[in-house]
Amino acid sequence: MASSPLLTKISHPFSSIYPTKFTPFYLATEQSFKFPSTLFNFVKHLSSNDNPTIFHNFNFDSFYANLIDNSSHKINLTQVHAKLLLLGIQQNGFLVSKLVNAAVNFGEISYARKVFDKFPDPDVFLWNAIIRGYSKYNLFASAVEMYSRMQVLWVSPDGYTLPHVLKACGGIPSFRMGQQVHGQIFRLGFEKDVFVQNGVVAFYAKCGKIASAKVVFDRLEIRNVVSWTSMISGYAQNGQPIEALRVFDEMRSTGVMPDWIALVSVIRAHTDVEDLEHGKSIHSCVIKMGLELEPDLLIALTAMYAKCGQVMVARSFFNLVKVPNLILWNAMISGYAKNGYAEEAVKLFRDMISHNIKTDSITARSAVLACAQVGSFDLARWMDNYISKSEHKDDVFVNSALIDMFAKCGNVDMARMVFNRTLDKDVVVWSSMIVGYGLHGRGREALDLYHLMKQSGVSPNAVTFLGLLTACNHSGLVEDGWQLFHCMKDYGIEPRHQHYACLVDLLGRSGYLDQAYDFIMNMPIEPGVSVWGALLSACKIHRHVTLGEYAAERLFSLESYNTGHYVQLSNLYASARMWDRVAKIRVLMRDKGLSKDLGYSLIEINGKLEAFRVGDKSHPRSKEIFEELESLEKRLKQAGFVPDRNSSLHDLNEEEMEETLCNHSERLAIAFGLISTAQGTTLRITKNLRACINCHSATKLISKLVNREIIVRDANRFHHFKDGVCSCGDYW
DNA sequence: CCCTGAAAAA
Repeated sequence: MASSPLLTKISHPFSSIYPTKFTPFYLATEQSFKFPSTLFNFVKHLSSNDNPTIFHNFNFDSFYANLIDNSSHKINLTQVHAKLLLLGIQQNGFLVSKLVNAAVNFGEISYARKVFDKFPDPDVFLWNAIIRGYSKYNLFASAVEMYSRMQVLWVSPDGYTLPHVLKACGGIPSFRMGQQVHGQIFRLGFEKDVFVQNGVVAFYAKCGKIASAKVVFDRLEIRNVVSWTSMISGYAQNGQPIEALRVFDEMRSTGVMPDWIALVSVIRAHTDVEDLEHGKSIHSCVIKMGLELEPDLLIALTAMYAKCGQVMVARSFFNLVKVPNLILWNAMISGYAKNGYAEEAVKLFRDMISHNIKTDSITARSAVLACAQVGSFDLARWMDNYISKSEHKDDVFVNSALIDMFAKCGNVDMARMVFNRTLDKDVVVWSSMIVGYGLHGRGREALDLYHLMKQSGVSPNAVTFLGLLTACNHSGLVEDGWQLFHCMKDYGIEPRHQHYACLVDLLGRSGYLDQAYDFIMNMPIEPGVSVWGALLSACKIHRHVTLGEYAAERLFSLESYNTGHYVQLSNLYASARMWDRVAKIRVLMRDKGLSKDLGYSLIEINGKLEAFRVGDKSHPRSKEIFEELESLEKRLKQAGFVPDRNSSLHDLNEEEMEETLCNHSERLAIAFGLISTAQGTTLRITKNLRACINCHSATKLISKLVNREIIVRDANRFHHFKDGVCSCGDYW
């Protein structure tokens, strides 16, 4: 590169003597610098006035270019910049561009801008450098702004400008602006430039115009790995992971080798479809290519294994990452939360906080989701307290999760408090609250909220209706539920499986089993597990054996290995006292190698969750617990409680019953709760299965006898036992 | 001289 005229003029007086003293430094500029710090001492030397250093045959451009390239910090750049200003050569466009690019690479974008602003008449190189800087750090609006300024000054973009601008347009995303740029690209004749065209493909994909992206892609004569990757990730971003994988195969068949970014994109597609089998083959591909330590691939693999339920494997990748970033933390936390590893998710979240790692709303939301699963009210309060003091307190995503969390932790009134303090209530916030009321059998309040929601101008969506229908169901509001179901079409919402299942439940509750059957037969979509399951449950309650058997058959054909369906059918037989068939089901289950799920109950005492299984004697206070249990049993009998003998076999999914007293896990939890808390304290119990009929009626009576509110979260819903009645109205 | 592309959750 030729020196600028200015530089030539300045370098002229230096061209006589070769300074022996600096020979090694000078030679170093010709090669690559290994010791930048020595160099900077040299620069300081150059700058001091009392030491007019004179060089022979010195090329300033390459000397400073090397200096910038080997700078390891912003401070170094500042020194170089100062030197350039001192020498009066700050108008050397080549060196200033280099300086700006170097500053950008250090993430010093505002410094880069300062250097840029000092330059009076930027050329295309300098414009590219600053636009690249803004684009690289996702400051898309600034990138676009600089681009338009550049055009006002009649500087024509080149093949390097356009990809950055396109990235910015896709990042905002601004379809209109990107289209204008595309028009320019056409006018300027960049249709053969693969870099520019790749940018166009990615831009359309980011704007959701995957068809346009494909048109551009198909017209490309030369496609490199980036072109392919842009298409693959484009499909993945637009919810078409299968298509993404197809494009990947096509790429392989045309002999293009994937690089690590292509692999990241393809892993993301596998993550979306939760296809671990094929995902593993990509994993082996990663290993074959020797890329298994690439940090971003480790992140992608962590996310994939985490989302597919292999949290242990995911964790091993997580541990391999030297410098974990937010995305990695989020992938791991959400993976734990999603797969039921709630404690691990919460622990990791707390790790983040204690290590002062910045969280975002996704981290917070995942952690809240995990708390909802744990079901601990104390933990829920801790989380709420943390969020309300954090920057996420006004985030609607986080707040809707908090509402859901409190509802699931048994305190719908706290959920309402979060709801009330959420300023911008979107449909998700309203729906979460409605679902919460529904879970707790507070159907009236759910309906009231629905009317408020409509008044405030928020339109309901499918989830809102699901919550409403569930609420009607759990509160026995049959008429309202029926009407709401028919309201859905007014909002243009197609009922899904869950909505139909609610209606079947609703009809079943009132004993309209034949109508429920007709309703199923007239469904416009194929009835699935939830619908048949609802019918079977209704048949169990109303002891309709033939219809129940039919429903069970459908269920077995849909999910032949789901234990729950066999248990439900067996319960139906038991309720109809058909013991031989109950026995048959047991044999059938044994032959299929199915065993019933083990029942357990959790109770939280002083912030600590205590778990009980049936007849559990492992607790340190076991003796006291059983004494309390015995005394409870005595008081129940005195109050006239007669256990249903049939129901001792009624629920196969319940733990076996012992001769003398019921020791089901929730009774143990209740007994422990009674002896561990002060008079009148509400007991909160979580159970993994549905409540058994005996325990349900016993708990009702216990709530009256000991004058306590007992809240039980079973597999499906909440039961609030108080003064001898349950909020579920004995239908669950 | 400058070089594109992706990644978390409802």
